[in-house]
Amino acid sequence: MGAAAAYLDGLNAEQRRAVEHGVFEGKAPPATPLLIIAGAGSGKTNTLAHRVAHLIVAGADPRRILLMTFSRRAASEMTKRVERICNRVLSDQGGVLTDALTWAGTFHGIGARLLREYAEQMGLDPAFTIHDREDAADLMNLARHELGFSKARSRFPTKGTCLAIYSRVVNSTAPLADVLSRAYPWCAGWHDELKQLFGRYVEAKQAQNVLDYDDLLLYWAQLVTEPAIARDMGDRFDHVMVDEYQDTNSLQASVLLGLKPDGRGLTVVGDDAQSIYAFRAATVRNILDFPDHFSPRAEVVTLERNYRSTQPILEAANDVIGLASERFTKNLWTDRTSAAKPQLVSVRDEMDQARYIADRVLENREEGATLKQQAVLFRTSSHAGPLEVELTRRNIPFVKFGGLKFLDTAHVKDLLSILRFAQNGRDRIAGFRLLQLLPGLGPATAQKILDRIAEHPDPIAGLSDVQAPAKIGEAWGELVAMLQEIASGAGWPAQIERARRWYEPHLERIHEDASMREADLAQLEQIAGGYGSRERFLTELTLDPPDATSDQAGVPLLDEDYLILSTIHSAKGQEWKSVFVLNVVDGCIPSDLGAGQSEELEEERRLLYVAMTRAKDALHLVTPQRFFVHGQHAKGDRHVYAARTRFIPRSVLPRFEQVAWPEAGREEAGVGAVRNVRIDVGARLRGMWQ
DNA sequence: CCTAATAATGTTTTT
DNA sequence: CATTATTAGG
Repeated sequence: MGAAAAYLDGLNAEQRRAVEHGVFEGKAPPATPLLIIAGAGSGKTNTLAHRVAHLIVAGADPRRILLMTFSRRAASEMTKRVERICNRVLSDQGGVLTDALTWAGTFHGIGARLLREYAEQMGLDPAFTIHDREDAADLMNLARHELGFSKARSRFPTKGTCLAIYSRVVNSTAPLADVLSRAYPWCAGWHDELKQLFGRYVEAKQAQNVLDYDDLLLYWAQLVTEPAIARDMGDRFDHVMVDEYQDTNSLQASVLLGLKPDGRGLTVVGDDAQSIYAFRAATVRNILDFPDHFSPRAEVVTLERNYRSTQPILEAANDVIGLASERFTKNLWTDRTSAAKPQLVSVRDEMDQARYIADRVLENREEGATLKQQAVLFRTSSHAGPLEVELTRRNIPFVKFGGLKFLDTAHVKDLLSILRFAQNGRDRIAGFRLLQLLPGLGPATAQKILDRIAEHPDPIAGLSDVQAPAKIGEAWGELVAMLQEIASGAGWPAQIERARRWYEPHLERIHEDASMREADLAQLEQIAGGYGSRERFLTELTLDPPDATSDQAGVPLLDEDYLILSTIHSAKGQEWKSVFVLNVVDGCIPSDLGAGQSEELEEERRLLYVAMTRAKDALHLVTPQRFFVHGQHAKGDRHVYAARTRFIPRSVLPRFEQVAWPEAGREEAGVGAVRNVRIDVGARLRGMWQ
């Protein structure tokens, strides 16, 4: 292969070792599994992409490579890179790899695909629909009501909390009592009720042929406990690779080990210092225990050279993470020297913080950095509020990642419920929502109708037998006709247009601002056209919702320039020339909610570390001194003082350049200069009429 | 049984 | 502030 491997020349020694591990043992997958510990900015994606490409060049069948990433975006990025490398090397055989990596995606996405294939073997109807977070919460709420836990005085946890607890129990494969005492101590008194509630919730899901996010992993994990099925499934893949392994939970680990019990052909990549998904039951133990899980032991390669950040930025980040109670073993280094230390900027309040950032962002753009090369990161979506206002005021386009999505808006959910109900007539959440769109049809009648058609082998067809209350009138017949037409499956994406036509009058009746919402639905229809079938559309949309929202009128076109606003979580794996971090104060980072127990505190520390290591050339940590609190005390807005985050104690301060903004004196100077200016307003006003 | 209006209450991050 | 349970009135 010698000469052909020239494309590996750009890699350093460790990266190369990771890429080449086991590839020369003929075409058989390497017997020893591989763990790549990849520090921030160490070229992880590039290394993994080269490994995949290298395998393919050596003769591996790309259709038999399973590549699991953390997000859909990461998967498509990886696929693109692999294809680029392969096309360069195999230019004479070009086109072979056009749709090569068919099995690249998230754990959940891959799970959904495999579950449909193996559905019948576990008594699951392959036409199942998938509940997103809110649907799942609604179903949980239904069960909560049925069991009478929602009565006034009881202070029973809300539907969202119940679901979060349930989810954590499932994903951590831990007993309910443990989860409660560890993560939800204030709900510990409800142990027995919760247990009962979850039982009811699971029954409801099964009766309705519906899976939630966790089920995609749970069913999959159950499937591979059956040796024959596990072997069959595992044999479909010669290589299994997992990115961001530090953020997988024990359920995902059991899926992986079920597929490849001896570790043959297994590669996992991650960085324990960037583990920030413990709230989702991710456990660092997965990555730490990986090597010894196999015999022979897994090969471990550590990537310590950072290609992203300048040395001062890296030194500051290293100091921050160096204070972690459980110290990580890497020592990141770089040869990108720079004189500029990261800045620790002190501003008066969130308003000034917003102005400071807007100023700096525009300044950077004057100096040649596009808006897209700059990002503002924050712990919680709502922290960006004042900044969004300021940016809008100044006409600076931006796109926000994380937080609310347009999928969560009422009108989009309404329209999707039509499609989902047509897809799966037993999905009560979808049906419940849809039926109540008709004026005069409330929860009680909706339940009754759903109960009636549930007995029918084909619930949607069964709608024909239902007599709605007289006051509903013609609307009932129209709804049924529309649903049955769509359910018959004729014409995709024409179906969505049909649904929209039916929905539009209702939209106008329900919402004041109908025209804006209609634009959203048109956009949804646009998106739908990109999918081959209704089922695919619904599945992909819930597993990978379009995650950017923009308050600007309409989403900026892709080729336009815009500033990136993102939660730190959503910033994972990305990098920008210039990075601003909002609210680097105690109470925000760490969030005052999670600051109680040390485990959670450590995660908050890693969160700051992740934010800092996104920066290539410039890093600004902004600390407002004052916060306005609106809530509780209705006597008017009060403000509260915040201190610099505890993760940057005095000992770490020398790593930063400390700045106050606005600069002292500058304000006075401005006012002073203005004092000398005189203007005859009266004369001008008179002049307007002459 | 539906709807609109009023009162109380609640811990972020995401597939 | 936003969501949600409760209640009054149709």
